Order: sequence, then C-alpha cells, then structure tokens
Amino acid sequence: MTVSRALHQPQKVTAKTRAKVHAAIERLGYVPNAMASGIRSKTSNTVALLIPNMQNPLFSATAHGIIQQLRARNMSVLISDVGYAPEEEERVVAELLTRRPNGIVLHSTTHTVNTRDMLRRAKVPVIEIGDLCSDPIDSVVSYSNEQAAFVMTEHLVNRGYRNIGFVSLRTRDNDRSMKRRQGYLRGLEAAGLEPQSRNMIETVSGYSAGARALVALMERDPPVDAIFFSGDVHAVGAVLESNRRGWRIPADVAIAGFDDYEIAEHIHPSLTTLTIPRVEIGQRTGEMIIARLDGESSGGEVLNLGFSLSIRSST
Amino acid sequence: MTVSRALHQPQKVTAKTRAKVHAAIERLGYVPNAMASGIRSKTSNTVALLIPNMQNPLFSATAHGIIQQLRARNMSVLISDVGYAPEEEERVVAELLTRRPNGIVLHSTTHTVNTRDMLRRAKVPVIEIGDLCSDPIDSVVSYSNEQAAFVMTEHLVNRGYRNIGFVSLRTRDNDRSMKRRQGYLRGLEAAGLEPQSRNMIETVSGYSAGARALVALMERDPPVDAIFFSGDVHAVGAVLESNRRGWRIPADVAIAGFDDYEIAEHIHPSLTTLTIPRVEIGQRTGEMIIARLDGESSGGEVLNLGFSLSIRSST
DNA sequence: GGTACAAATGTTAACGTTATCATATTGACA
DNA sequence: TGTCAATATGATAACGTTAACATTTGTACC
Repeated sequence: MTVSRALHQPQKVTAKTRAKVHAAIERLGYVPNAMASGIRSKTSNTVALLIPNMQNPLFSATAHGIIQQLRARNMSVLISDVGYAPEEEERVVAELLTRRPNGIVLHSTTHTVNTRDMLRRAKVPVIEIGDLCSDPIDSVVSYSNEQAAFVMTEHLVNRGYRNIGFVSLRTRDNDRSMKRRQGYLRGLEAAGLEPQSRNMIETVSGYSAGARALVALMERDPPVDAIFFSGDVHAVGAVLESNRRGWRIPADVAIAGFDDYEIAEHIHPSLTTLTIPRVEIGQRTGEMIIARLDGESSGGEVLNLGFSLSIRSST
Repeated sequence: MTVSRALHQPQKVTAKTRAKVHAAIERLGYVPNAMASGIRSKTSNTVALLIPNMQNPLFSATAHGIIQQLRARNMSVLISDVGYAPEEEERVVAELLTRRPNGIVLHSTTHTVNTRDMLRRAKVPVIEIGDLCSDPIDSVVSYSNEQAAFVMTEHLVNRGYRNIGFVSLRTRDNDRSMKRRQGYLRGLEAAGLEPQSRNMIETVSGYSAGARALVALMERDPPVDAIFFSGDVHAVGAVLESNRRGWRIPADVAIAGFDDYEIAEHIHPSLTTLTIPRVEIGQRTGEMIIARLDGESSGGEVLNLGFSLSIRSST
C-alpha cells in the first residue's frame, strides 16, 4: 500500500518513506502492472479509436490530436482501422470492449444494431467524430458534412457555374459521402438548378480515379463547367490531369475539393476546398473523455467544430 | 472454468454445455475482462507501436500493416506518436511497459540509454523498423536507408549529373536523414565526385520547404544539375515549384525523391523515387511478433525487406 | 454390471494491484 | 507526562480471470 501511495498519492507519504520506496523501485527494477491496477481500480486508462483507414491523413491527424491530448493523463490509445464495413466494426468493438476502455471514439456514424447495443450496455463514453449525425449513440465532436457540401455548392453557384458535376466515393458504403452528396443536391436546389444524374459519379479512391472522373464529366454533352470532388485526392488528381491535357482551370472547368489536404494549396492552380479542423476534433475529443472521467460531464454532448471554405484559384 | 473453456478451448466442452454457456452470456450481457485475463495468464494480447508522427503516411502505412496482421489473433495495437525526441520516447516507453505488451515496435533507431535498459530488462520482444541499424536492441524489420540513398545517387551519376544537391530534414534530430546523407556522400565518392557542403541543405518539413530548397540550390554558382530530396514531400514541392517557374525537369534540373508517396507518379513530370515496402514492413513485423509469442523464434532476427528504385520522368 | 480409461466439469488458489478499514506514529498543547 | 487529533503506515480482502489439480461423468469393453 505504501508503495502504491508513494506512486499515486505522494503527498500522503513522508519524504523519507518516498525516498526509500523509490530507491527500492530502482534497485529491483520494479515496473507497475497496469492490468492488475486496472482490474482493481476498474479503470484502464485506455481509449479505443476506430477509424476507417490509418493511411488516410485525415484520420491520422485526428488520431494525433487525441493521442496528444490524452498523453498528459498517461492514457494510451488503442487504434484499429476497420475499413467501411459495419460488420467488421462490430467485431472490433466487441474485442475492444473486452479491454474496458475509458472511452470509445468512432469515426464512422453508421453501425450495426448490435454495435449500438453493445456500446450502450457497456456504459462506455462513446464519441462519434465523422459527422454531426442526427442519431448519435452518445456524444459527438464533428462538423456537418452536409452543410459543408452545401456551402461549397453555393460558392460554385455564386461564381456563376451552372452545370456542376459531383464526384465521390460510393455513397452506399460511406455515410459521409452520402451526406456530402445531399449537401450538393440541396445547394443545386437552393439555386433552382436541376440535378442531373449523369453529372454525378461514384468511383474508387486514388488520384487516377479523380482524373478519370474529370475526363468523363468533360465528355458529357454539354460538358460540366465545374466539378465538386467530395475528397481532395480526387480533386488533386483532376487538377493534375487538367494540366496534362492543357485544360485551363477554372476557365474551362472549375474544380473544388473537400478536406484540405496539405498539397491542395501547393498545386497549380491552388485548390478551393473545405478545411476541416481535423486535429482539433481529436483534441476536443480527448478533452471530452477526460472531462467525462473526472465526472464533469455525463455524456450526450454534441460539439460542432464547423469547417471553413478555403477559396483559392481553382474556382 | 467451464465458461473460460467454452470461450477459449471450445473443443474441451460438450456442445450442450457450450450452448448453455453462450445462452447465459447472451442473457447476462457478459463481456470478458481482458485485464483480469491478462493478469492471470500473463499476456496482454497487445502490441505497442511508437512512431514519430501519425500524420506521415509512411508511418501510418506501416501501422496499418501491423494492425492488419495482428487482428487475426485478437491482438490490439497501442499507438503513440512521440516525435523525434528520444527523451519523449523514453517517457512513453516507460508508460507502455506498464501495460505488459507482447511486443514493442519502434520506428526510431536512436534511443536513450535508459530506454534500451528498460526494454532489455522487460524482456519484451522489441522490433525496430526505421532502418537496418547496426546495433539493434533485439530484432529489426526494415531496409537500408544508407544503401537506398547510395543507389539513387548512383542512378543520378549514371544519368550524367555531376553537380548533385541533397536536401533533407535536420540530420541531427533524425537518424534516417543522417543515413540517407551518408548514402548520398558514398555515392558521390564512388563516382569520384567531390561533395560540396553548399549543395547540401537541411530544412523543415513541408512542400514549401522543398520549393525553397530547390530555388536556393538553383541560385548556386554553378547551379546544381540534379537534386536528391531525401523525402517525397520536399521533392514534390520542388517539382510543383519548377512548374510554376517554368524550369524544365529534368532538362534544367533533375529531381529525385525518397519514399514513393502516392502522388509521386501522378505529378508532372512523374517523380523518380525510392519505393519502400512500408505496408509489408508492418505485416512482417506483426508476423514476427506472433512467431515470437508462439515460441517459434527467440529474437535477435534482422529482416531486410529492401527497397526499389522507381525510375520515372523527373531524372 | 463392473472395470478401465478418457472426457468433461469442478475446486482452489493465485496473478498484482488498490479500496477499505485498522493500527501506529507524530506533534501540539495542557 | 498525558491526551487528542491528525497524519502516516499497515493488514485484509477483493477485482475477474485462469493454471493446476481434483472429481465426476460418459463410454467401451468384457
């Protein structure tokens, strides 16, 4: 007990005893066992984070924010990348709950019924960060994908574009792509423009896919005068392809992105895109979990960190 | 005990009992406690991963490989990004050892004396993955940064370039930058070229830094005829800057990178660079940890996964 | 039905902490 | 010096699982 106190509540132990304890720790090479500690004190000092894909800088930026914030409390982060399949997410959640995390952060906002059940029964703080969803499991720290896409569409309309294409990943697998398309459609509607299904393309990820989508939309009759790519990788791919083909941006076609990847402002022309506070989402998520642990909050919060429209030369 | 067996050694329990157990689990919402399990069975089913920076796709690709490989064994990954300071690494290692991981993966290969001591005493499998270092703590899964840089330099020499610049991050903070510079210097030497300190630049990270380095090296008298950037971000920044200024690549200046970021082959001209098996490094690391857990190996292995020179249009 | 053996199930204790309560020590003050 | 309260230290049990051993049940065979 005295050792335990010397380590965790040093003010409750005299300086002399503390010195003896630390000397012994040094001499014996003692390393506390967090599992034993956790089982008795019923806290793991661990947060579980599920993201679709480690390799996407968007997600890793948020992960960075969380890790950074929790490090000060000696809390560690268990990360899993689970792709976009809710069934896989379910398996991983089940496995992670086993570790009694003090919080679970989910990027996805669509889950199986079972996942929602497990999480609710586990009484773990759950924070969803991928979208300001309407039916959160518990808390949310995010921004509105729909609203962001709407604002971008509005911007394109204001610039005078009338035949605006939309390119995204498969909306079936990806709730955020779906929301972005909804925002695009609402933007068209607000401007009194008729959505054209031939102007909307769903494709796979990668620069080349963006390039192909650009070419496809330019070959429409009439060709589009602007394209809103719901991800910067596609948009950058399209800009590079335009350069290769000698198409002028934005004169021949305007190009807009979503996410504000670092390269967006370095390509030529620089890319108009939506900037998301990715790192801040992570930080505030970490803070929220800590507040929850400290009993300063009881969940159910929704924190909207917004987004900003970064207008550059491509529109 | 029967429940424990039903879950972990189902073949030792009759089908009927197993059914009863699962019914009870369902009814009670029982979720096993991995901490309790871990404390008794002395295994945490956890691997700790320390990388300099989550946000660098290089590191997250490797993390992805590890996670993927370990998922099949229900092992989870604790990730921390620790920057490039060995002292911070030490703190994080101390904290992580507390959790009794079944393996520790370190990207960095320079550590404080204390870190090495702690790891050795902990008798944890340690795998270093950042470089095929000469003095590993335990096992290594990597490639030779020095050799890769040598091969690239050789390639530039073979192409006829004689005044080759070199751009990297600060070699003082980053052991891999240092190794890459050594490879570059050995390449020059092998070709009988005199290294020029004014042709070597150390700078911060980011596309703009690469652009600035390019301009600085082109203003030398005589200007460089090729630049070897020891990271693709710098190289891509330089290519984009050349395009902006109307400098022809490789006629006015050849540009080579390191890492093969996805964008490298999509910019114009496409970038000659070094391709590293990043995901595979993660996968093989995961496999190695599993083999170690299964007693099929006892550490001290060095696995060289090599690299490849991807020659494209920029040289 | 009884024996022998294997398979299935059960019992006990232990893993390394900390919550809780109990005791010992210290210091202030009469 | 004795008393009291505060502070420091100590003892015990418990957290939820599983290793190790013990017992019961089932099965094959005579």
